[in-house]
Amino acid sequence: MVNIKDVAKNANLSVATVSRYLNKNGYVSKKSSERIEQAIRELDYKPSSIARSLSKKQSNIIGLIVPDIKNPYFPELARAVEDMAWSYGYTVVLCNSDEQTEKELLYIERLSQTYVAGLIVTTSLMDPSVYMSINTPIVALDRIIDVAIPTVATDNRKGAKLGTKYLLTNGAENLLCIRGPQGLKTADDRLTGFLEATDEQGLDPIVVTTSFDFKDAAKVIEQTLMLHPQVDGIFASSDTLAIAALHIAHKLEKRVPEELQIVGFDGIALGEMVSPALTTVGQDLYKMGAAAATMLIEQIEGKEIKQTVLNLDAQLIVRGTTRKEAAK
Amino acid sequence: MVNIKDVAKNANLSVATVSRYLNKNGYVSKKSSERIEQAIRELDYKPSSIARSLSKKQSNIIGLIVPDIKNPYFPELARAVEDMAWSYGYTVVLCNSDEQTEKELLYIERLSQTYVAGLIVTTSLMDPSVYMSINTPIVALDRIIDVAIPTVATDNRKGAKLGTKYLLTNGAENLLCIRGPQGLKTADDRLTGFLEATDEQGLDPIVVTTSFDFKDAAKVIEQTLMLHPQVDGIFASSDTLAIAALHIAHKLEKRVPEELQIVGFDGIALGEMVSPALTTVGQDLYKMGAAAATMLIEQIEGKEIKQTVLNLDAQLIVRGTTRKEAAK
DNA sequence: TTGAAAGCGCTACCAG
DNA sequence: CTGGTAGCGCTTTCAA
Repeated sequence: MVNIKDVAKNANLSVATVSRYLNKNGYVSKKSSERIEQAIRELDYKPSSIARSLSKKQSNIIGLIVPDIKNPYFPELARAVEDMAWSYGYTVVLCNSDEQTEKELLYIERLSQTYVAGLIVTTSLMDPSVYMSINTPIVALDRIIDVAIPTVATDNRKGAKLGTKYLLTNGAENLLCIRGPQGLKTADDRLTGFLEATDEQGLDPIVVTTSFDFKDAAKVIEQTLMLHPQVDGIFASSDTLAIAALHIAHKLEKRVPEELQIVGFDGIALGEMVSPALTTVGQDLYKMGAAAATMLIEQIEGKEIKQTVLNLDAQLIVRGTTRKEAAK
Repeated sequence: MVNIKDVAKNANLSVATVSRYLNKNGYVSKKSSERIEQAIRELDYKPSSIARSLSKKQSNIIGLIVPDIKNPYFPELARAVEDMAWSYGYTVVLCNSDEQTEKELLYIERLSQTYVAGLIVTTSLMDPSVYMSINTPIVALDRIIDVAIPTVATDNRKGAKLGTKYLLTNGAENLLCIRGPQGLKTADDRLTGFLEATDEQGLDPIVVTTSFDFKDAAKVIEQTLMLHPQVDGIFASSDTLAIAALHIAHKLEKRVPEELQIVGFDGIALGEMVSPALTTVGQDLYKMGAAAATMLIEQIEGKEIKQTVLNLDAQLIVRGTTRKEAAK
């Protein structure tokens, strides 16, 4: 492997000058620059980012911690993060935490042995102090960890209220809310939004809790729907959950949206693929991921951080699991 | 950050001895070991993997190159790779190539600046020589690059034949094959398998080509189905494509599986979520990813490689988009 | 069984 | 504007 020394020799300059050229800091004469460029081309020199990291005590690796990349929500985020990172010359390390605090902790520990430049975390089950205490730039994506930590998230309460109201406007009367795991902030907030909307109408909806696992969810939903056949509107705390509901509706031969309307939350691509396509409260996932990456990189590079919290509004995406807004 | 020198000082030993202890090579007396352990605990010392990489010219980073992590096929692979890597102490860098040779090349170049320990690649659009020439352990996953490169893949021809035959056995007579992009080995092989099955029956099926993009595929399928309403069996080159077909079937109000049967290929989780659930030729994605990672790590660590090519058989997974095997 | 010291490739300070 | 050189933290001879 050719190194900076070889380049220096070839260009008849010192290592220091070449380094200065490479980092575009300090003075290098036009002539020297040309000689260096020439040498680099000739030798096909590639700087070692490891060596650079060691001496700068700073790498260009970003850790992305997600609960499970198989959950269709996260690849969309991951893709955006990766795109952004790539364009800034960073590289992203993928970490699956399985929502386990312990595994996440281990990851953080391992990553910090590598001088990770920063962390993007889509989790909040953990004590905020852990994140605050690690001495690495960090941004929370999707889930808020602490007000002190830069965050990109969606206003879940507001979005849920929006979706629920739409269901109500469309004539649904017996609502069911399928909520995600207890204690998960996003799920809690979405429930709050749902309840706000139903409360306003003086309704008394059913609420069931489930994990995000498709099969678990399907089971819970099936039981609930059997028990409460009058349900004609479902607000699900995620698109996956909504799709599970749709699946069960088919199984129970309930017509969607005629007999049962469903609204999801997230806006994953999958929602367009099912039949009928899913009406949902959609977030701009790509935008979120990209924003988080940008925010992190700005932090890493010590730039003025314009905005430390980005709270996005979700939009209603009307597709096929709700009736056309009828009597209004 | 506490370093090896601090530990050595604290343990009243030399840096060399501590290093030997850390790497479990060379002699270290029982007593010294204990002192070192003690010091490590006391100081909460974490070795710097960057420094280690620099001096060993070897990192613990594995690059995983996929076309697009948003394609639901890849997260399942990625998850397995990551799990395996994690358990061996490696870290995986996620790279999206978008099926673009150029981007892939850039990635490989960038990764090689980091002493990546190895590469797992799910692509084959590129000239094999590129992979052979980079001086890094590599394994091809899902798509075969070259016989000389260790590979984990599925027997696509055989699987496709299996799926098509099943369609035929179940009474489908007018077959349509939705094949993936031309020139993509996996797609080509699956077409071959499909044709073998139809040829045996002296059939003359329709074949259409599409990209893996859902919307593109849906459009192509819709046109085809309008043009050839007699089609009563579809073999799709991937589950995503099959789901697109299912979507269009609903749109055109064709009953599945009564009027139209569909068989996919891949076995992604998504297949179970749609309604009716997708009958498919399934691969054990997790196993594939895990095997690829293991194979790579064995290569990296210079272990005897038991097996350099793993060719798995796909299994028929009968679900709801085909009729129950009737007259047989 | 241990330690001194020479790198690994690059950055950054200081002197010229 | 340029070069010498001391690290960055760790591994690995080579001697002792």
